[in-house]
Amino acid sequence: MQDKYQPAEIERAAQEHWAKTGAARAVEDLSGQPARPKYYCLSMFPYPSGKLHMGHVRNYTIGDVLSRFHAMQGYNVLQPMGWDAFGMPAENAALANNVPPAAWTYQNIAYMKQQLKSLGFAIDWEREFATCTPEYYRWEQWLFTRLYKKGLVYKKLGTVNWDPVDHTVLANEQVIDGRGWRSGALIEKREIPMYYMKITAYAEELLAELDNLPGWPEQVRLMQKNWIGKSTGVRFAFPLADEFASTPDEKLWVFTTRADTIMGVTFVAVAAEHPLATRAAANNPELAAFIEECKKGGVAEADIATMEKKGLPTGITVTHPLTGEQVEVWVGNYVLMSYGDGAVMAVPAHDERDFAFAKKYNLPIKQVIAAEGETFSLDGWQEWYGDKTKGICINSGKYNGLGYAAAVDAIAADLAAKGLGDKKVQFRLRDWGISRQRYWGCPIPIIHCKTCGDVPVPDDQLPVVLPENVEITGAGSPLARMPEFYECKCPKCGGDARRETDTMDTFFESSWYFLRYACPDNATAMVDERVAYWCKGANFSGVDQYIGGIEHAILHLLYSRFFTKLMRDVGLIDFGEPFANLLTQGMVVAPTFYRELDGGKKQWINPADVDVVTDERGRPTGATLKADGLPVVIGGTEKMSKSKNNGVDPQALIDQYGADTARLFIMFASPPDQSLEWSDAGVEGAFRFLKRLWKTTHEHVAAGVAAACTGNDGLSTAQADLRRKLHQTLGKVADDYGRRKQFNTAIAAVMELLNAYDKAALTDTAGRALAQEVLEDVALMLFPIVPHLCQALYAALRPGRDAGRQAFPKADPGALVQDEIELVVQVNGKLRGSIRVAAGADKAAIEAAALAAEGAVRFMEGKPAKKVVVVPGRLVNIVV
RNA sequence: GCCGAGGUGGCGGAAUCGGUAGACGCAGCGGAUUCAAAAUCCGCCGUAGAAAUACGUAAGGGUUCGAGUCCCUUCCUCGGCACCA
Repeated sequence: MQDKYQPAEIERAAQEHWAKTGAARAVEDLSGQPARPKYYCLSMFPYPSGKLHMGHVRNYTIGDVLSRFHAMQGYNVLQPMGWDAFGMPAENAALANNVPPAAWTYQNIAYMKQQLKSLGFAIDWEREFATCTPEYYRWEQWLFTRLYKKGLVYKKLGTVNWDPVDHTVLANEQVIDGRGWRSGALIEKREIPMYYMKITAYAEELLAELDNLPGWPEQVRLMQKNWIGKSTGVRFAFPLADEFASTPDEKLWVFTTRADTIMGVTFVAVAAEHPLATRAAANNPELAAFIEECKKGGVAEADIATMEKKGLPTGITVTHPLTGEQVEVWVGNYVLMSYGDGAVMAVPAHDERDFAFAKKYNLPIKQVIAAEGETFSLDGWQEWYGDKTKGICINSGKYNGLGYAAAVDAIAADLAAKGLGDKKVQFRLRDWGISRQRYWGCPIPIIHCKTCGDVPVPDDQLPVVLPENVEITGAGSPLARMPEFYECKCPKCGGDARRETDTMDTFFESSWYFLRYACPDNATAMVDERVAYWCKGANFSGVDQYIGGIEHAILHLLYSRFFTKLMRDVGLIDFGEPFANLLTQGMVVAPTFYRELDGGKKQWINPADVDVVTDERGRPTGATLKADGLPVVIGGTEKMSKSKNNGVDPQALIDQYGADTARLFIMFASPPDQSLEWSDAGVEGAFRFLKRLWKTTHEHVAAGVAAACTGNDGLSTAQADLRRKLHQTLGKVADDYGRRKQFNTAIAAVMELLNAYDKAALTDTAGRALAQEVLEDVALMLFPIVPHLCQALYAALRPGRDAGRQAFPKADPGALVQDEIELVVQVNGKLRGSIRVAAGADKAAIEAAALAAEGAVRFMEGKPAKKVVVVPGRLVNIVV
């Protein structure tokens, strides 16, 4: 054993050893009676953006700790890795550097794979794949055609961001303050035909199954529940007066969850794209101009929801279905056409948004709900106006006096009797638009024929291969300019036809990759029996442990759940939930810096290239670019991303200190589910700890290894205390790894143990045996976090043994017993002293001891105890 | 705007079921070692105070013998909002 800790050398040796012994290779046991339980541990695969960032290191270290810990617990572990390889950044790189997206992607994969390997993760690399290869995406094309035939994929108009200068569709991210990121042009909404996945057909199941996912954080289940947004309400119609109707029975449909307030409707608002708005605008130039204005700007809901609410009357009126009164129809920029019927009833007295709108345009406000002890006023909005749980109907004719539920029932019944509406369950969840007018994605396997319509590509013509040598111009899709791609024959009639040139949303690839890891080499089927081996548990299905960023709490995780159900219903698998246990790691965030270029575009600067000036309290006051010393603008603190250029490359850290220090440091910095503001302060401390552990072990080994202690016989009191500490730590660390999945406290516990070890006298024979036991167990306990170092330490302590193949040490109950315990004594809840009592002392004895304690006597000032609270094993509180 | 999460020393964080607030580490300060430095080791380290003690977990209020933890209100930060992944 070397006397100095040399990470580069031991990490190389350990990685060679693991490669040679196939330590991370996962092999299915398909015997039907597996000897070991399986543990499929999956971290979200990375987009190959160029380099790893700290978020990746954090994510994959968590996965590796859990994988290695479970292997030591006797599980057959699968930890795979691959590449979410389709996506926009490859096209952006092509534009910026003139590299083809495919070449750029494969280069990035090669570099990042080498980075992952240098971190020593126990990944089974034989299962690696990139989603941009035809071997992978052919199966999603194959599935797509089946879903198309089942009617679960359909075509309709969807709204996109249109850049009128570049003549291209932009992602929401590429629309900045309403302008195109490259052209600077004002963005418009445009409707184009797109394919949609009918996720709403599964809304009920996606919602209900959330209750059967105890291994998911409550937070994520709640977010998905709210996203799906099941609401029970009433969908009803306002008939149009004859003078406005284009057909005899034309009606304006709306949905509301507050049918009890229907008598308070004072106007109706429709989306700018609503047919009524279009018709009214035909001979109303002012309205036409307003509708044009509504089309300006992007489609992102966050922008629309924060916009100033504006509206204009259409001049059309509709008939209130219950009162028969005429109600004005307005166009509102906050009403979304893609949402329900694209129209809403407005009850300004009992809806905050309607209230603000009515105030602004002087529209009538009619109170129809009253609550006991509350008074209504037109001057300001009060929370109780919109509270469903209190209040009864007033000014509502026959419904007066009814509460929420009774009023809704009565009103729905009356509307139904008139044929003008009924109760309806509605979901907030919308169908998933998957068409992208982009190049670097999976081609949608559809052929458009003038005679046969849309025809799915037959199996024997799959995959539809994405051509890799194309010219990216930033204007429109390159595929639409490639006749050699889109010119084809109709599979049905054999006539000339045109291939679809849109590609799929890249969420498609990530919605099923976890299944493909079980059988990446299968060239004849999407999945096979190995999927059942890795994904079927006794009481649950799916990946045993999934780990990834909280930013995926809704979209990726919901789409994956949806896909699993689709694949089940196509008969590919026999389970419906993809992930049994989910760990959502908090974002690694870092400050952003930028300079504004001509035309308002921002040039994002990496934090590593910036010097920050702070005031005496540590708050940043300014920043300059290292290269030229001139100021840069300080942006917000955001998740590390390529687009904001605030990712911190871990490579410098690995090069300087080694992979183990990087792993230890990121695990020690904070618990996994908490967001982490990046700072490398403290890396030195992690490195110092590893050096100290090496030195301590080296000193022990240099004096000659001993047989490890197996019981308390022959130990001094102080040595027995150390041994108790060791076995308490074993229990704590196993609990932290297994149940709590909180690694910073496990590390802190081992640090404490090592501090106690340093203070103990261990030179006698019993002490040497205890030292051996402590050091062996420390090496095994820390193996999941710093495997290279522990591999070397354990080999020195137990020559010829392989740390990774050892069972995780179990706490010895015999080491934990204690004769006396310390209890805290409080007077009126304030800490006033402590007592030592026998471990088995009864309540009366504890009370007596506490009342006699010096601090208690002093602070009771002779007053009698009114009450004595004894918390076993913790404290005594004397109330006077 | 809506949905979700968070806010504890100079900093990262601990306190797992309502029971000793600040474990563990970083930074800092003092000392040992050294010709000197690095490295290493020992000690101190929430605020005020000489001390006793008082105060202290974003702010304000409440429940409780006891609140960082539970409830209400407010402020701030982060994640998501359907074409970033």
